[in-house]
Amino acid sequence: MTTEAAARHIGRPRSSATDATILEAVLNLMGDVGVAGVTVAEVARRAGVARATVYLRWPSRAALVGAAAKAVAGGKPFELTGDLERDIRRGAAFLETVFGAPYFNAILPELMRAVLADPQEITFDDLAPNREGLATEYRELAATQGFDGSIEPQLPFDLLFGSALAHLLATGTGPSPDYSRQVADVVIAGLKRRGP
Amino acid sequence: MTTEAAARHIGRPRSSATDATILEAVLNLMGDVGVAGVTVAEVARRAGVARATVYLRWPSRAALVGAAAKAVAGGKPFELTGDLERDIRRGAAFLETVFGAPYFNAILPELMRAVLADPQEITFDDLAPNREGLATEYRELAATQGFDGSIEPQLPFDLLFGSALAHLLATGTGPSPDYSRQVADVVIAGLKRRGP
Amino acid sequence: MTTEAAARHIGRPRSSATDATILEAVLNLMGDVGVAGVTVAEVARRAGVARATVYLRWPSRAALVGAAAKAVAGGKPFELTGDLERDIRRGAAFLETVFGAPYFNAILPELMRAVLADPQEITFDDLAPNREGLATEYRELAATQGFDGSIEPQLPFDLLFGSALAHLLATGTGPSPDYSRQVADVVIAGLKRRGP
Amino acid sequence: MTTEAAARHIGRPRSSATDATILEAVLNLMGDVGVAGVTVAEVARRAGVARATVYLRWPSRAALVGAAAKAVAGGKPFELTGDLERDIRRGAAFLETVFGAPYFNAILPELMRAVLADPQEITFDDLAPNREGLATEYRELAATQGFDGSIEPQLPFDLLFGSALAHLLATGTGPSPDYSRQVADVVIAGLKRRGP
DNA sequence: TCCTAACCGAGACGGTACGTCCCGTCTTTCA
DNA sequence: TGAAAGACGGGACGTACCGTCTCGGTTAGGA
Repeated sequence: MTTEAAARHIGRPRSSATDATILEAVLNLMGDVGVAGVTVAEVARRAGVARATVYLRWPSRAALVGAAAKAVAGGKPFELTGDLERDIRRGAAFLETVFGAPYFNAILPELMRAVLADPQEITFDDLAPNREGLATEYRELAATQGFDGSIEPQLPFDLLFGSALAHLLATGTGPSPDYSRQVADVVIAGLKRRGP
Repeated sequence: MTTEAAARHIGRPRSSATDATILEAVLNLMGDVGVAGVTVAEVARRAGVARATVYLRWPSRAALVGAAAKAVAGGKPFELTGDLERDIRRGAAFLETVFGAPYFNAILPELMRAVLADPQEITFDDLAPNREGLATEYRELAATQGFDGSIEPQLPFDLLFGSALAHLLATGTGPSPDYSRQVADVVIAGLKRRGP
Repeated sequence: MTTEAAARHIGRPRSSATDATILEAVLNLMGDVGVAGVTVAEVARRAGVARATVYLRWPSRAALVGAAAKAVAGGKPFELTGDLERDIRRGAAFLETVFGAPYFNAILPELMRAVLADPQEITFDDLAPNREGLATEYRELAATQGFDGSIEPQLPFDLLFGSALAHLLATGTGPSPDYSRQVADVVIAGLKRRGP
Repeated sequence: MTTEAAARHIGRPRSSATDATILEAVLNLMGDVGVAGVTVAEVARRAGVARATVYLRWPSRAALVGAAAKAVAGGKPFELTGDLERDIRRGAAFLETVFGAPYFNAILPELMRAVLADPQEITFDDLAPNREGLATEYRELAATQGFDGSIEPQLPFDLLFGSALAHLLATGTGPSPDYSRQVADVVIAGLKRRGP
């Protein structure tokens, strides 16, 4: 949990490196044996660290796994340009990348669990900040760019994200470029206000 | 677990009622304490059954939880009528029901884990048999009913299912009727062949 | 277990051969895996019999094992001739045979347990009827055959039996002929009235 | 179990008090419910210790029970003085004490099992170190102290030990002082070299 | 010869203990 | 002081047996 903003100093680089080493070990292990197979002892072993050292940084196995999942999935929104059609296409392409990442389908159930947990451990916006970003853009720009303004503004993102997820569940792999393009086509066509 | 085509048994036959009692206990427990809180001992206690009896039917806690999840989520496809537009609308409404079911968001991560597990414990088609049903229908009827036949035939279902899932993740509850209707509208509009 | 005075039965009588088959299986198994390793299921398997069949004859595992132990160890006293010296030598030789029997050291701890159990399951006299036989003889004949009549009459047997037992415990095998002879010599010499 | 020569440990050292507490709990329990009634869970409960802590020290229930039995029965040889007749009398008196100890007849079958087990869990010399001690003494001193040097040197101890054991088995209690004295008398008389 | 109680194989079932594994905390030694 | 090592309390897991119980089917008398 050492903030990366501590990097400024030459004083104590070791501690923050350990964080990363541990999280990486978690991800490796998750890929090898699944979330359920991740044990603190094995994580420590792979990171070359004592079990106690892990507990100095995260209070529990769940927090550790959550942090690893968040590290791999969060914080990388695609850029919004102000052109809705373009942004929807970029979004589809971006999700294609995310869903195709290594570890991703090992981590996904853990992310779901954390998002749906009671109390919630991660918000969906932590994972997919652009849901709100795209919604805001849609709310503001739909009318002026020929889109149907009466539509729930989060819906475009949900269609993109959800179809990628459904594809992953059904086939075991993320969406193909072709599939992503078709999704974007259908979503855009479906949202465009029909002719005069 | 007890096959209804109960082939000539020797020995005392399994009580088929017990299967259901146990699964029900799992679901109750899942609702009370979450998937992680489910223990075989407590399941057995609630079902009024010995722990060993549970293990006669399912080889591990994971299999038991998976079976319970499957029992609550699977096997209930919506009926396909042959009218694509109608079936898409029915699908959206059906998913609204499924995603709004009690236990559902406690069970969902478990289902995802089982589907994405290696080896796969449940197939997505076990859970959502209509993905293929609707795909087949779309493949055969799209052209004659004014839909774009060049589209990946599973895509309509993925858009419906995925948006509901995204909505659940983002808001914590299943899609509202209004949201479902809008999804169906957009998907249908997006798939219809444009032009003169 | 089947009383041969088979009280007026109606229905199919128990096969008395089965009793023996089962006990033999117990002894075999005891030899192979020790008393602790004897399970009713394995006994039944080796006897080619259903587990329930075993329980029709003996009420518990303990009773079964006890019966097997008793069957192998009991009921074979050596003959008393009325000549004390001769009988002591015969006793030593007899014990040499008993302690050298196959199974014997697998069964011995079980016999001890049964004898020392509270409540007692077998009496020592069941196992070694000659302890009292020889004591009676000693009590009656010691004086007239030159033995010390003030000695506890069970002591001769205890010395014979006990030394054989100690030898078994220390070396893992029953007493050798030579050892037995020496024991008899020492006991006889020790008991003989000294002096003119 | 904790070696007193505690080689430079890293990590938290085992509490040596815990060893004793656990063994004491085993002995108490053995006295209350017999060897068969000893469960690791109940031992741990009585010792105020986690079940896993017991398994850190002994690999199985059998080993634990064996260790407790050994602790109560072994390691307390009587002192040898170099005077054979005196040592035989002391030995008889010592065995009288040992066989009269509380728990002893609950523990005895367990000891026999451990000694006769394959592989052997305890050697007889662990329990009765003076068998060899007295044998050595006899071998060296018999001739000079008027004893028969052609006798198997372990035989004196076997006669003492064995008769006490036989007495316990037959009567349920250890040898009385009178019985012990008679045993010593007979053994000594039996071993003495007869006159010219 | 047929009836019928008992036998017998097979295996489900309620229990209980085992030995293993892991968690999160703690106590020690070493650098 | 922090990290390594590992003991410890706690608790769930999956396995193995026990002794009981139901099944289906067989078998040896007595009527």
